[in-house]
Amino acid sequence: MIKNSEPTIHDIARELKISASTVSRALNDNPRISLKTKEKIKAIALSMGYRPNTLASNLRNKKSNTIGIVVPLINRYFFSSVISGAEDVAFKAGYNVVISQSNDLAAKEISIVQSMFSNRVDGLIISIAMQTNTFEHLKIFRKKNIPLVFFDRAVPEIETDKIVVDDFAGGFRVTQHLIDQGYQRIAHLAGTQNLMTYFDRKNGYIEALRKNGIPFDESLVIINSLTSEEGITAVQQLMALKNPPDAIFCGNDTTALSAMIYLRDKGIRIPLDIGIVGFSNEPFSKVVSPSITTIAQPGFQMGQKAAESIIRQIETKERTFQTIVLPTELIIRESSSRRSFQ
Amino acid sequence: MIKNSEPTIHDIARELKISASTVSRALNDNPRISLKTKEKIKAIALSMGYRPNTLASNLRNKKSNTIGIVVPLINRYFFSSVISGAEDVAFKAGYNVVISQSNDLAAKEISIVQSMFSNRVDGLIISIAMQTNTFEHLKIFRKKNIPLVFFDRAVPEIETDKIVVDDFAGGFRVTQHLIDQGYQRIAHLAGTQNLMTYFDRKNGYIEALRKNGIPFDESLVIINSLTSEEGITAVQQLMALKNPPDAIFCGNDTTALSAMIYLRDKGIRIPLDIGIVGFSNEPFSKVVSPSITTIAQPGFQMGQKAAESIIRQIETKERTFQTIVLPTELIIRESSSRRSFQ
DNA sequence: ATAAAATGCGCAATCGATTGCACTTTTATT
DNA sequence: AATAAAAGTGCAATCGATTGCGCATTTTAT
Repeated sequence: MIKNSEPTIHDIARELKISASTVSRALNDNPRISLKTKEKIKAIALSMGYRPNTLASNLRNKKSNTIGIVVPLINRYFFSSVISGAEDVAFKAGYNVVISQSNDLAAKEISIVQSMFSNRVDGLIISIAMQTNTFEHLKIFRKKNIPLVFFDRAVPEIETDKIVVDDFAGGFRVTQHLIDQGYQRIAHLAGTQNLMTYFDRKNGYIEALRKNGIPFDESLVIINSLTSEEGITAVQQLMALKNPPDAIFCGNDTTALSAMIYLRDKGIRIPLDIGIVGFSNEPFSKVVSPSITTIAQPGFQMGQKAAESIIRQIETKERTFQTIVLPTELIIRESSSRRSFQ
Repeated sequence: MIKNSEPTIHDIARELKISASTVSRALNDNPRISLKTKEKIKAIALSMGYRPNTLASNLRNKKSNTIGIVVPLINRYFFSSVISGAEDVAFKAGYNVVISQSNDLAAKEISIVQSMFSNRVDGLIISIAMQTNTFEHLKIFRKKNIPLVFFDRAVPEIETDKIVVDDFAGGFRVTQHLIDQGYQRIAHLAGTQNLMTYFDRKNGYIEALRKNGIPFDESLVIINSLTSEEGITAVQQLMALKNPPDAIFCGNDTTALSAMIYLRDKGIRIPLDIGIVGFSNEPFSKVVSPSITTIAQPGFQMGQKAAESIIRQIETKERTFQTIVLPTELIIRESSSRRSFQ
């Protein structure tokens, strides 16, 4: 920060031979200050290039007007959509938004969250990192009654507002769709099971198998970090089985894409030999060939709901919480449309 | 922010019957405080759940240890890569990073930049919005000697560190490549010409035509916002020409993709009938069919350089500036490889 | 003309952390 | 033992904005 002196309200006060409190009140449109005085003050402030020091006012007010958003990865389309939705609502309500990314690392998340606390954010909107399995750094928000909202990846043991997607129904519908397409051995690439999102998707998958009288086979479920690389490793493992799957329900579009590329390079036809379904509807899923069947999550809307919830917590003292479950949409494309080929 | 009382250094001081200044010094490992006193203080702080109020210390120190990053759009892979690179360097150097997006709107950018100023960021890293054509909100940073670094989209009239990509060379190489592939009427979808990035790419394109003795035809250059929708509109316009192009150099991969989809749906063969080249190497460009020839920009590295520059400005009083030009890489894929087909 | 109400403004304290300088205690040197 | 130096700590001011309460002046009502 600049070490030269920045004009303060005291400089304005001195110029007009009035008190600093009058300057402050005028700049904040306090009705107790006359219009004449106010306009003189604002004119001097403008000509001096005065800029309020938000640090000072925030310290005095014990309120920063700032909402923190922590996402696992900024470059994931879903998370950037949530950010845009949240930011839209927050900005319109007069809040600043500061965004940080945890890179899906627990330690980074802890550091970020503590920094946001120290900077006295008015509230925190967070989707936890994949590696996070202890929550003291978040429990402190609840303990000190600081507004906290989880989105997508929530923490069951912390009671607060949660905006989630119906992952169970998503997993169920994907699996049902694959069954309807005549696939008989459906594998599932699941993310880490300490995240409810991946746990619920898997449970939906298992329930759909059960409902259709298909026995659940443990070897058809692979749990990993859902990166491109691990997607390939998982597919290799599945195809090496004595009885390989004829469909794969991937936990995200990234692994669906890399699975598809790998299989296509092996001469396996999609969707004839193997059906592929992803999750999250990344923009590329519509345009690759074959286009990927996926579950669309309403990212922007989720962000909006999260911002509305956090603002409600901030502006009211209400401490009744709700979990908002947003519906998912199954988007059927080429990668799983085997019956359309026959 | 919580209205219940949060422990302060005064609470710790009172508990140990010492002064608050000793508490502050102990918590900051000041050598003037004995180890015995320090450990007693830290133990009480821990048991009280004391958290420093960064607002207060930042106000006192006139230093926030925070770097602001403003990008046009978070969900653009290039920008999120830059953020990751910058954040990596900044985090390791002990700086907090706050990120905001302008949504490519001038007014939003002004509001964000002013808010960052009021929050007394130690420095600002920014890529300006497409609509930005006046720069008073940024000139104030130079005027007050607050560290400022432009990346990708720089402002020529503001003298400071700039980390840019060699857009001229990028445009030139794309065009040369298309010429080498035997394309003879090359169109260019250019972004707004008040951004140097798009201006330079167009100039590179024009220079390559000139070098190869191909006359420049104004009707083959379309200037728009480079959205998917405007990409389609532009391609419609080009194909309606009396003498339509046989190649299109698009200002980004997004318009390249939408142009390609549109043309494919019209039965036009890529790259046989028309070659397509994008810019920015979005992740999808490798996997779509046909894969898109594009220019790769080193986003992560750019972010790292930007962070190194801003930190140098912050930590030294040095005010000699440089423009770092990072090379681009032409990545030849299917969409422009006509000779490979013959 | 007088009293009451409204308007406009200033003083001083607050917010929570940091730090210069002075003072006291402890340790080292003569 | 006396003196000087080093170590350890506290007081008070600072940072810049906000605001409760009191006071003075102006306006309105009687």
